[in-house]
Amino acid sequence: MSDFANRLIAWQKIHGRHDLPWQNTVDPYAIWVSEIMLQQTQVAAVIGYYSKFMQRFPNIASLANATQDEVLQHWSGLGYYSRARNLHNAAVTIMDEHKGQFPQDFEMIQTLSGIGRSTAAAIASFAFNQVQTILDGNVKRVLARHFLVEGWPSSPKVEKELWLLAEKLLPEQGMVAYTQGLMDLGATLCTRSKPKCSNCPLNGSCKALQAQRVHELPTPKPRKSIPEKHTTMLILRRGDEILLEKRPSTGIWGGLWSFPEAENSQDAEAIALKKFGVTAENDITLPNLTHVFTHFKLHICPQTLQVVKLNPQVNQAAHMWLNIEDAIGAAIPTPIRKILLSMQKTSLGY
DNA sequence: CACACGTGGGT
DNA sequence: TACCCAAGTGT
Repeated sequence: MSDFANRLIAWQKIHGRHDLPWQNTVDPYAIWVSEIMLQQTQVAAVIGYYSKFMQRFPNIASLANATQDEVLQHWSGLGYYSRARNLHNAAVTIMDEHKGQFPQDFEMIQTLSGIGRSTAAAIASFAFNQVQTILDGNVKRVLARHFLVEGWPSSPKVEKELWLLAEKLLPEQGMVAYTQGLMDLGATLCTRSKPKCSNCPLNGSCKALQAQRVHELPTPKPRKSIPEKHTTMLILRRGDEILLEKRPSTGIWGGLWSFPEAENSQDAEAIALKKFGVTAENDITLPNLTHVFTHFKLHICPQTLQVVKLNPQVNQAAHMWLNIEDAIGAAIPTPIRKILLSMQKTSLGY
């Protein structure tokens, strides 16, 4: 076994994390859910979601039998909602094609929607003790430093190199501690800023440390400026209820409930009349808000319209009227929740 | 291959 | 503040 693996495993057993909610189990379902939630998401953000999700969907069958809307409801606010849609789809696939048993074959695991090579390796090692390597942000940072690999680690060229490196380092035994150790090291010692190299079990062989270049690695992602977009959101109010509209299954906030949108505030009333057949009058103005995504910035102009007369021809499946409290508990994206919470605090909340 | 896909924490 | 980036995958 490589010295790298030996030192890492020994360190993990003493200094690693052992009490996260998804640890100390070999249930592939419990591990799978955690790995999906943790994709591009920090541990602290996941913990609360994980326990509620597992309570409501304790096994594959309960997840498969749920509606997508309820799954999204439990994902609301966590982001990257395709993860929830894929998780649900994969649960149905496991029920239909694998007799309800999570597959153990490494290639088969990767055919499930939402599970790529790294997530498959995490599940395979934690649940089935298989010798497969993960390659997440933590591992990329650790390897880029330890072996002084230059270039943005997620570029195809560098990533391929890192996969090969990671494979060579794999131990024959102790995969659970090894896999967990890779992530623990990256998350607690080999951090992006202020790495604690003096405590690192691998500091004797770290090339970046020897070259005094730890702070330069990994090479940051080349950044482009993000575009800005504008939208006007129609908040149709009828009594103590507001109208939510289901978004298309693809694109941003796919499958979630949001407010109907208009090009600009001048069109809002016309849209309300044309699209929903309602006569409405301007209501209290809510403050604008800006929501920043990874790839664009969205300026939202919320416009409340009090429904005077409703033509009940609105698409039933794609729309629903809810009071504010129920809407806050629905499968909605974060900015919509912020708007609803601000309404709840004012006279608009009833 | 480059980009879409969310949100919150750290600096 | 503005920017980086997290237990990545799908297209």
